[in-house]
Amino acid sequence: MNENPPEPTRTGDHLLKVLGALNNPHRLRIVAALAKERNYVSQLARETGISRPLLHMHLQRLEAAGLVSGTLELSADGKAMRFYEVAPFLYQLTPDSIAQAAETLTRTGQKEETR
Amino acid sequence: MNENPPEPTRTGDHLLKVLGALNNPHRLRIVAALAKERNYVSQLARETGISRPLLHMHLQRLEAAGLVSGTLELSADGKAMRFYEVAPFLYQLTPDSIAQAAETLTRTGQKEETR
DNA sequence: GGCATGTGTCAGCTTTTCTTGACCGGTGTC
DNA sequence: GACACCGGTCAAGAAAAGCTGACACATGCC
Repeated sequence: MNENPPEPTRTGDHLLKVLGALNNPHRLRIVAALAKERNYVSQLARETGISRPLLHMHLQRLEAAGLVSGTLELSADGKAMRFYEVAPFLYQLTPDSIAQAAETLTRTGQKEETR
Repeated sequence: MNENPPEPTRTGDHLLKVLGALNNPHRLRIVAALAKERNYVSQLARETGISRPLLHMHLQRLEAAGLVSGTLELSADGKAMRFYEVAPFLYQLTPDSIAQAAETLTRTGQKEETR
């Protein structure tokens, strides 16, 4: 009788999160950059030309959708660096897959708590 | 030879349009409803519980992305009705496909004319 | 004339998203 | 002490998206 599943449900609501995470040119480029090689925040900011605060927000959005994942590591000289890499995701967008996902939509269009 | 393709490019910019079109619970439900059967605006508004002006806006967004298409028809009693149906689309979202699409992105994040 | 149905559009508001420029903390080297 | 680099967060504004209530047009039926 567990009413709230421990996993992110992987259906309508989750699909919306993914779509929202990818619906931005900057975030597409971030995913593209991380698909080629894992990178840490400051370096990624330089390469993409995005400011640190902004990049941080975008990475949060991508990570919340499960598209990328970050790990805090220590470099040789003792600096704390957060490395990000893409998750091996795969989503198919077709009328049928959307019709199926729409059945498990809980949101009417209003916000909802992530946790 | 031909530097500017006559079609909507079908790449980064177009993918963004599709993602933006699907990034909304109402629009997912609209696509789902139209996937089951074609329908006209007022009837669709009743079934989905969306107001006419709002539904009109959502349909425009979906049609602009090429996910649905509308046709103006005349009913038996002479009423002009706009019927919508889904287009048979298929989009794969993977890190690689996104990396590929990101290369053809023209937008930095700013708006651009549709034509 | 009413009323019902269908279509579309407009102004104006609320909410969300995006973005920037500060700040804060830390470590290490000169 | 400077400065470099790394990390993060905050407030506040600008821009985009979402939504509503009018209003317009049309037709057909009582």
